[in-house]
Amino acid sequence: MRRMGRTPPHPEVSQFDLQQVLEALVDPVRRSIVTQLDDAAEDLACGTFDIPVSKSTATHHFKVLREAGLIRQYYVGTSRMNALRRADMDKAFPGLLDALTTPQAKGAR
Amino acid sequence: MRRMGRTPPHPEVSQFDLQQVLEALVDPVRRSIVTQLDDAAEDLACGTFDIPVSKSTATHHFKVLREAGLIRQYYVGTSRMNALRRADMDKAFPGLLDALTTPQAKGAR
DNA sequence: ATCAAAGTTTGACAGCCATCGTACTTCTGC
DNA sequence: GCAGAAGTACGATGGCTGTCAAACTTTGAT
Repeated sequence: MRRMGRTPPHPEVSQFDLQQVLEALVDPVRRSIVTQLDDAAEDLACGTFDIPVSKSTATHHFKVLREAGLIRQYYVGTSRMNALRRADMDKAFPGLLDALTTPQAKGAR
Repeated sequence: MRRMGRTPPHPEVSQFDLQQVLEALVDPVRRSIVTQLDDAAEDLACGTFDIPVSKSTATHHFKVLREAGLIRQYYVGTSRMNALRRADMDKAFPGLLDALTTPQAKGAR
């Protein structure tokens, strides 16, 4: 039995790629995850998000967000916690997350 | 012979849709068009852009950008001119275009 | 009138990606 | 130990979309 990756790989800020970040943010489900994290201002377990997809699809979305550098993931018991890497994103692409977490942007559909 | 649409339809600012704008901006070719327009600070004809696609594909990209509200198009002779709708975009989604026209964002790949 | 320049339109095609179900793993509590 | 909870991994699939070539349209110049 191989061990499950206990701590999945996270990119450094210097490795952030704009194309990859935009591809992550263009999906409505993933953008919803980001805004829910932003609203909560607190780390959230995968299962606590309000998203209209199956668990396996959710796992996929969290992976895309993590690999783009948008969230940091760590285990607490069987729960996988998710933290928004806002400071890191701001360093790499200033203003981008701000523009998408504006009430205006959130309200827009 | 039906007339070619002399002035193609442009959405109003109130109709801008964040999802549509992001889908427009996620394509590298289209984002390149936007940054070239931003750099030029001047309207440019379709043919003057430096993009690695065929003419018909270019037409497609310009259409996507126009329908999202990112550019305004108008004819001058046989040339179709393109103008960045920065003010309109700033009104609808403040900070978004700024974040993508930063030297940091442009340099990133 | 003709011709070339600049785009558009249409149809076809290929690759990607969001989605799901199922089987599996890991941890907690009893 | 065992059951359940919380996710993950793995195919498989369906739809979307970026791409092109070819034929066409409109305009400007000769």
